[in-house]
Amino acid sequence: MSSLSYEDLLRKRKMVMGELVRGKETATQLKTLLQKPVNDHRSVLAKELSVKVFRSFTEILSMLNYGGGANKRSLIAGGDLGGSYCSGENNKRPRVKDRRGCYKRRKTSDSWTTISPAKEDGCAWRKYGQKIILNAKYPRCYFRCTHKNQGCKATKQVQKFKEQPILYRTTYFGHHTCRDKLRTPQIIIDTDLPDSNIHCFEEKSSQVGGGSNIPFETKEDIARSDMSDTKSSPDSSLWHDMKSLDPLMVWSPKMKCFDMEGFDEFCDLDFTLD
DNA sequence: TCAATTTGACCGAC
DNA sequence: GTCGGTCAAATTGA
Repeated sequence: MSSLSYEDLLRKRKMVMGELVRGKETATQLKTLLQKPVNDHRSVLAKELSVKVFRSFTEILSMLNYGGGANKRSLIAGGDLGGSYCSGENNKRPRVKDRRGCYKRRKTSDSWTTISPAKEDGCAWRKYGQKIILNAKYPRCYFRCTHKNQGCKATKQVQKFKEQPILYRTTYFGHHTCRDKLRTPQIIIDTDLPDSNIHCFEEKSSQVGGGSNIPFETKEDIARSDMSDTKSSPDSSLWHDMKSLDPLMVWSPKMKCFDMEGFDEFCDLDFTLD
């Protein structure tokens, strides 16, 4: 456990706030830019700005990480995924052919949720179940890592939105421990930064509570924001660029990301995608 | 033939 | 008793 002094916390808070302000300013510039007519120069500039925004929040994540993966659980609702499967030492009944139901329901765990128009996230998953969920229009699908036989315990649940069926809500549990977790490398190279800032986002996200849920906009910002921007002038090329920057994050034209606490409020928001 | 998916059953948590 | 997470047999498809 790390113990930061009050002064350390204040200093860290100041740094985070500074970086947040910087990120917001860049995002504002980006928003202004997107309101201008499309041309090559604008696209280049927009890319640069989006990278800056991304960098800002990566910095914030690094700051919040309090200096090491050992502390990552301090940033999330604690708990463990380990109990999800039947452990060998808890065999009250003899091992029989039918071991169905040999599990424990997941309570709290190392989990995070994303919303995306795509089901794919670059990882190899195998579907192992599907359930009709109460009051849900669409069934929930259950996936586990293809490399479970290598001891990888990563799982995820995917469910379509009731109101926005083109969007999928994906909840991840646990992290990939298999080396071959991605079909294609998901590496972001920021040429403006020193070598140490070559980001493999999956790795980064693992450091910060497993969450890649960086609040690009606060809930209040989202609520205040003018949704008509996205409706009237979606920049599909930029959207594609940003999405390709980090397919593991929550990217949507309006909602770049969200945190889980605001999830239900997010679900109630009326946002429209093209 | 084998890997992936589907689907009904099982059972712990609530 | 209900719901949700998982198992595993059956099915499908490459």
